[in-house]
Amino acid sequence: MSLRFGMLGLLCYQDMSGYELKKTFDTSLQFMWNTKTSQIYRELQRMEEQNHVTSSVEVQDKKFDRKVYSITNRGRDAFHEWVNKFPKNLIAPIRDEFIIRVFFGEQIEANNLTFEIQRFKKQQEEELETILFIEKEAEKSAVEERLEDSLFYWLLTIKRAKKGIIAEIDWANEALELIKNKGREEQ
Amino acid sequence: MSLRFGMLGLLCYQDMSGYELKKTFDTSLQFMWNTKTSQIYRELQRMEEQNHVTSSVEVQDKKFDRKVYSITNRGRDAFHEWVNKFPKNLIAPIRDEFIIRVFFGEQIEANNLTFEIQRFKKQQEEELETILFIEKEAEKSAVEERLEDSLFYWLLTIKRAKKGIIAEIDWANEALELIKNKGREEQ
DNA sequence: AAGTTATATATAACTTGTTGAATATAAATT
DNA sequence: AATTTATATTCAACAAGTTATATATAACTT
Repeated sequence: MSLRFGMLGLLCYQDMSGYELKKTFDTSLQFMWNTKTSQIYRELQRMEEQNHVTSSVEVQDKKFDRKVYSITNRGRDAFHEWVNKFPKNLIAPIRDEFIIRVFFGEQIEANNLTFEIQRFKKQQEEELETILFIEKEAEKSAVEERLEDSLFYWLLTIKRAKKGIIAEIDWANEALELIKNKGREEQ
Repeated sequence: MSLRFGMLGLLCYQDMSGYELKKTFDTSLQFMWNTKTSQIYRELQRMEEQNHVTSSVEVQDKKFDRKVYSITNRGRDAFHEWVNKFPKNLIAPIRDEFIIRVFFGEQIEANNLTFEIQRFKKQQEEELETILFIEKEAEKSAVEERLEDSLFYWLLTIKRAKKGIIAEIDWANEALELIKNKGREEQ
């Protein structure tokens, strides 16, 4: 259900098509909820069936028609209820196939693990750059669209994402060091 | 597929029933891959169909029969291939409904957000205790079952989990402070 | 003695998420 | 001029994950 409410939350800011919703997801909720475009479209259909949103087709000359979705009062109520009612367990379920492989590390060929942890570290560093970019964008759009009240909360979530990534990079450095020393001892 | 390979990895250590597999998951892979018992049983069926495991029913007097699964050579090969072939993208997808709510924080009633972040912090602190317990258990069973080679990698993943949790607690403290100050300014 | 909780096993129904493909235009590149 | 890439929309098939339920014994609590 969280996908639905993430979408409803974004539709509170403004009306959007499925495509725009996906793009907005990618520059805001991306680091708290992953989703594929196909899932967005399917969910929009269901949301329309359940009157959480309405759609209107906007005819554009030469281009595709845009199907633009608006949140309904019913949708707003449902969102408001959801956002105020937190689940019992606040720790997010984890599904991380990288670290499972590390767990079974004695079955990984010697240099392969080092190589993959280095790659992991690089990807986390890139992710940090992405977050920094998103932070700037958030600040810009808060001013442009008069969403200064929202910005405070956006920045809270960005701060958390940053800390998480820094912890990953920190771990990767320590892990690489430990593996190097282990190799040395075993000579 | 990662669930399957997590299960195969554990079955490399020893034969187990579905119930035991779930319990082992909960004290080892729990903080990298969540799963429900029902999923374990269904996956075992499929794994048997595809000859990654075989089962034999162990009759016990008075108690339920135990259906004990063993990894096959085919299963071992499949696992070995999987554990050595890392995915292109090493960053795990995230699905965290707690932090989405924080993102839309201006729609949360005043004291509710503070209350929920405090609850989040407490749950993370408990999770840290759990990890510490798992760490001790890992060290114990490594000695008892002569899995000292594995222990090194287990501890790597535990180290990572710890760092992640500490980052969460750290964020929660900062967030609570920021929210307190924000409230003060707005008076 | 009765009720509850933990252990132990498993299936069915449902919901959610992923993969891959189909369709079509505009803009950029070779 | 032809090809590729980006924009834009959607659906069908499949895989994975969740919820609810059923069964049964042992151990513990009231």
